[in-house]
Amino acid sequence: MFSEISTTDLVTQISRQITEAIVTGRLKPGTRLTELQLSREFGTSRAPVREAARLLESQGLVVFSPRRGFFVRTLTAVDLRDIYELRIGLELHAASLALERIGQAEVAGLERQIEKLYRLADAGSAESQIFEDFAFHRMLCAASHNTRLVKVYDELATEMRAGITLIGKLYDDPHRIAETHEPIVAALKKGDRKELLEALRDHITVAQEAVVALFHRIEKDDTDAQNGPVWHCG
Amino acid sequence: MFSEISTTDLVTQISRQITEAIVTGRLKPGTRLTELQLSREFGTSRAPVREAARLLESQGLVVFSPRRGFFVRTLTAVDLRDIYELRIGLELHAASLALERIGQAEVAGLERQIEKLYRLADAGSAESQIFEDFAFHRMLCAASHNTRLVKVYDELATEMRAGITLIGKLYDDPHRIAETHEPIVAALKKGDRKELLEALRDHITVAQEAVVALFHRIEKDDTDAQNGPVWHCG
DNA sequence: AATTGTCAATTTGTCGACAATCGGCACCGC
DNA sequence: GCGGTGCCGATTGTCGACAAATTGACAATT
Repeated sequence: MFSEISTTDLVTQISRQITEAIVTGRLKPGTRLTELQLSREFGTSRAPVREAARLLESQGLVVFSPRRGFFVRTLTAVDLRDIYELRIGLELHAASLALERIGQAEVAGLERQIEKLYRLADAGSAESQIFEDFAFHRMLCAASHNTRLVKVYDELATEMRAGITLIGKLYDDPHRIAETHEPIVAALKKGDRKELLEALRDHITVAQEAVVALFHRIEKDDTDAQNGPVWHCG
Repeated sequence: MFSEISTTDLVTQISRQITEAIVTGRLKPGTRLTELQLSREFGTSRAPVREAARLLESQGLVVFSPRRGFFVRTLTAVDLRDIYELRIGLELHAASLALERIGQAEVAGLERQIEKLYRLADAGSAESQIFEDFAFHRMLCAASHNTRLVKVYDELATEMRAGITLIGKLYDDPHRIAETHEPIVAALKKGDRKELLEALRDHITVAQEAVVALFHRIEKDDTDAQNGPVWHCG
């Protein structure tokens, strides 16, 4: 009845802020996260920062080295391959379940989301289009009505966002992004499982190949240029 | 050269111990985890306990209510359905990948594991058979050579163990457990994807239906008997 | 008798402090 | 010049303490 008094505790607040900083690229991979610095930044003591950092570690956003501290995780091309590969398994399974459980309102929501993608393509706002793109796929997963699955997908999504932000943009034509979602919803409405799974797999594989290829190039460049990547928090 | 000086930090140690206590049923669902009590139990201060508990929360083993503390999560029948449903998606995807990537040594490992299951069936040690059963499926997932997938599977497995422990035993005939793994490896060796996926899906679905049905009964009993479940840490 | 209000005991949230440890730098012997 | 060694500042690991909040019981009121 009444909405929760949103006294989101300090730890949640801090972990969200750090997450945001990582996925938007403000904190670059490899950056050391010193507890003292973070605690000063947030105006708290070190205890909540430590707890928040540990949370982020379990989500794979930062790595923790005992007695050395926390570092923003550097994703490799192999990591990205694994992440997208896992996403394919997860999202196709979700879609398959959604086929039997999705309601009319949810289908309508997916269609509205596609229109939103078209509008953002016209507006030329690439960053928010990426955001809404993720929202579409999350809605699809949520239509599986399997909360545990959605939770895993959310974690995966933050990792993907972290990877994509490093690249900048994924597609040349923003309208194509919106378009490529149409066949998915079309198959879903038809109730055609085979078509749905194929459309989804194609859609995700395209993204996977683009991201992985770019990461391979980045890694190659990094090793070519002898100086390591210039990762430092600004 | 030298094995790691296993100074696994306190937090990891504590979280492992609590996890073990939960999955073995020593800590029953709904039990409140007071920081002071735990810290006394482990002979530490509250700080490491808090961090460990937050870790467990992100894995879904305990729930956290701000200003109220940590509680051992009570799994519902719906939770178990979701968990096993997700497992099906995850493990079938892993098997599909394994088909293309598994090496001879890994196949041999799976076969040895089945033999171990037979031996444990003869020895009549049900608990360790469950443990080795999980090990088999973990090996199968690991054969996907997708570390991210294995990580998610591990988290899922601890939740499943927590659920199964509450039940006691899952099958009547321990030899059947070992047997039902044979067709999976057989299909894997033949390279027959369709057969592999069907065998796996059947195998997991059997477990899912058994667990979910038992949880439905438990929940029904709990509501029938007006007194709530007697959850207290011994 | 049921509900509300009050209070004490317990527990969480956060903090600052101290010891242990790590990384880097100068120093030393070769 | 170079590799090893010992020191020093910085950072983490852990702790005990205090304020704020919650719980449960008991008394007061309708």
